[in-house]
Amino acid sequence: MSTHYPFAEIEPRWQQYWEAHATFRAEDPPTDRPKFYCLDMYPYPSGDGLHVGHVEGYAASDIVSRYQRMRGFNVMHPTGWDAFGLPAEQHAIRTGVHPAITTAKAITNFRRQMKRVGLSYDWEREIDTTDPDYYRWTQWIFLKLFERGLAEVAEAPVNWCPELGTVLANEEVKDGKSEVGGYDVVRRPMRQWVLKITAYADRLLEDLALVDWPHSTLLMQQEWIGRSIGADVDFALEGIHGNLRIFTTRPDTLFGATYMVLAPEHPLVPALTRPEHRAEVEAYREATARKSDLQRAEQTKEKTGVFTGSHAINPVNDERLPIWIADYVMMGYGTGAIMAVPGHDQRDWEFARAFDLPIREVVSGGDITQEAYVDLERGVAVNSRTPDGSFSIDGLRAAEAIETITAWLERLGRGRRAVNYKLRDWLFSRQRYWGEPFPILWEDGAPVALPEQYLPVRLPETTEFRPRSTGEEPVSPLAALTDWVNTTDPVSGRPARRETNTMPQWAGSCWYYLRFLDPKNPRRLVDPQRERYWMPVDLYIGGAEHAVLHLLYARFWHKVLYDIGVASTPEPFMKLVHQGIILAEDGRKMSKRWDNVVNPDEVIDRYGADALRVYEMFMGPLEAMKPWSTRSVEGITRFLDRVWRLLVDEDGAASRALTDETADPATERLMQRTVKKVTEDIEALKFNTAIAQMMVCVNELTKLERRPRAVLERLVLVLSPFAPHLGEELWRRLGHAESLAREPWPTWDPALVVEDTVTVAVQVNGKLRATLELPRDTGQEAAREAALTDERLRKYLDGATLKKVVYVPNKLLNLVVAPR
RNA sequence: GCGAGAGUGGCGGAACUGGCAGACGCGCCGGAUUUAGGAUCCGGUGGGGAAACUCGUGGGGGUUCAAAUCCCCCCUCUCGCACCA
Repeated sequence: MSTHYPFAEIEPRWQQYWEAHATFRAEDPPTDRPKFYCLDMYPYPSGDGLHVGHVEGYAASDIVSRYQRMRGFNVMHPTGWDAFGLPAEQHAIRTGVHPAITTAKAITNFRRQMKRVGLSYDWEREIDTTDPDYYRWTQWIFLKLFERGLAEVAEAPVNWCPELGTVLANEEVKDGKSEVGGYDVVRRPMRQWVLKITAYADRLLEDLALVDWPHSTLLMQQEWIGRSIGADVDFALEGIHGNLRIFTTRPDTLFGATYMVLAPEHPLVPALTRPEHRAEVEAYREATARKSDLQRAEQTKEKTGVFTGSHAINPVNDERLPIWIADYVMMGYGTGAIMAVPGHDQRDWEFARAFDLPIREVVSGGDITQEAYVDLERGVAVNSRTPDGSFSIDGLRAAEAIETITAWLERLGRGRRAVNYKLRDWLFSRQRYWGEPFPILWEDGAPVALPEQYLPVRLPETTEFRPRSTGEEPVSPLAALTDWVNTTDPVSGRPARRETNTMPQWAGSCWYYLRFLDPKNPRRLVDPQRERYWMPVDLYIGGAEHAVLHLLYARFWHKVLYDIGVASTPEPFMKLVHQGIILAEDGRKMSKRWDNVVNPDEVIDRYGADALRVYEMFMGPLEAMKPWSTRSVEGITRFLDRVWRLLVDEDGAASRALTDETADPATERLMQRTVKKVTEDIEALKFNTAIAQMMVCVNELTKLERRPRAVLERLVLVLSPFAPHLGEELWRRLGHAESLAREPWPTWDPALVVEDTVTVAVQVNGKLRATLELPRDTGQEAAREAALTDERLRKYLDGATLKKVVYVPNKLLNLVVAPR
């Protein structure tokens, strides 16, 4: 039989208590209490149920929430469901079951599981992105974007996934495959809704300075935005009218241009292609168009391209430069055309080598017969003067040369300073059923916004969820619902057709953190007083897989909401932490395929929710990837059992060792140190070492014959955020009628945490030879005397001369002696 | 290829601004109690060595009285980007 404490009885009982007493209800303003907004990335309610990886992040934020409540903060700790998405839709396509049904079932299961873990959410604020009362505000934000010209229909090269029958955002494509499903993705020009996130590129980049986020995530966002500063330069074209505009970050190398390259898709290509090259150029363009991004990327080693037969004129020296097309230049960046400077750009160098084009040195310092020389710090411009000698940058270093030549181009009207971004506008429409409909009507080929009072535009019922796209034409499943599609403009009374695309998965999660603050408001997205009180989110915990996608999109929407006065802070999430991935016991990723997935329900059945929480927090640093170990869960139950037995005897009665006497100084000091360590570690999210300290404390307390109540109470309080059910139960058994959820967090006295005597390591020539017990803050003289008279050190010191003494008070004494 | 992070006992992991390497837990070894234990309690547990000692934080150099920690070179792993002009 088991000797575990009765978690199976305790845990549901306290969960009911919390629910019945609305223990974790957040208090909306007006209030004088300081707030703390602690947010989890809310889950997608998949049919697989909660994963131990969810529990890791949720337990961490729950510990912080419970801790902050005890410190007197008014804590906002909500959750909900990011419920639009592909898995439910794919399931619907396979089975014919409506995604709303699948989703409702999954939500019921998730909610049950999350309550079972004992998470201190304010469940009255639960939201569901598929609820029309929620998505009417998602649509409302879209209307604001549309009004401000930030949402438009554009003909643009898009990522088309024939298998999924839908287009995808750049961020949803990995290595030329769809992130969901791993299907081939090809680039094609199509008319689709795009959101002009590029208009916010600068602010998205610069405001990263305002947030406390992981270094790697900041870098990923910076790289994704990818700002480059340089110049646009116009090259005249020989034989045809107009200019060829290029972007370069190295205008100082303009004298080194020996050819030009256009992306194969560049609109000037047909006009520039001479008849004798037409066949070759057409063949190359078609071959490029057929390639997926993956195939195009695979061929990074070998440069390919064809000559168009035309020439451009270099504005700085009137040289004739042959114009090529090559797929190493992309239409999506800059102007889709470059000047090639093979001496100082490795890609151009490789292309020039492959096609025997001239390589010219205009920056000295390298050996351009071996590779392109690109050193911006040391290189000095050479061979860079106009034929008539009126202008030269020879002798200048890159920074100065760039500045000088850009100013000169501006005066000539042949170029100007320019900034480019890797960030593309956000492709926002999907040919899917299970998403938010657009609040848009089409009349005479133009999109018309539905006025606000006609929201929400409800997702219509259907039984056919499959995209109706042919290989060529993307068609949403909604297009088949002609009764829904054909409608009347409520303003003009004219016939209109509804937009049949839906919004992408990310839309609902771009602003959900605002709706928690006022989840039932029928008139506003969020009440301004509430928004000003609660925002920004103080701590946001979630997976690193959202480092660019969700976190960039949400920041973009937030800034738009800030601009229209709905949000009061420039950034939504002040501190961000990613929990690490939990691997299976075998060291692989948990996967149904390997049959190594740990189910939280089973762990709770066997060991209890508190054991699951404490174990996951004890595994290692929150942000680290770490393997599951069921043995170690058992170790945690041993620890929790020991805590239980500190207070409860085997017969279930209060421990007979309990005493109201004051603690002896050593026990009091131990408790003081434990409170200090646990407090500081929770603040730093170092839960593993906080738990280790509590284990040390419990191990010591176990040895005592008399256990002072005043010490045990503090132990229960500091343990309670980690193991809340056990905490509440023991608090009750210590004679308290109320929940400990708002009991003041224990404090410590800095004077009481220090020991009277300290162990000082004594080294001789840097090697540890002994340790000395010395009174705290012993001076160097006294410490040295103690060492010199110590028997253990005699043999190292006898006959040697003391050359130097290094003393770190209360830590270490190093005696440096000369050899005998 | 570029960028970021990380390599510490049999395992997960500790170690403040350089200052006793291995906290805490798992596992293992021994003991106590027990009809028994896969329960509980006590003790031990980096390697070598009988010991004195000695070697040890991916590898190799260096700085320092003192290096897991700082510097240089190299190796491995994880993540991100992947012709961005």
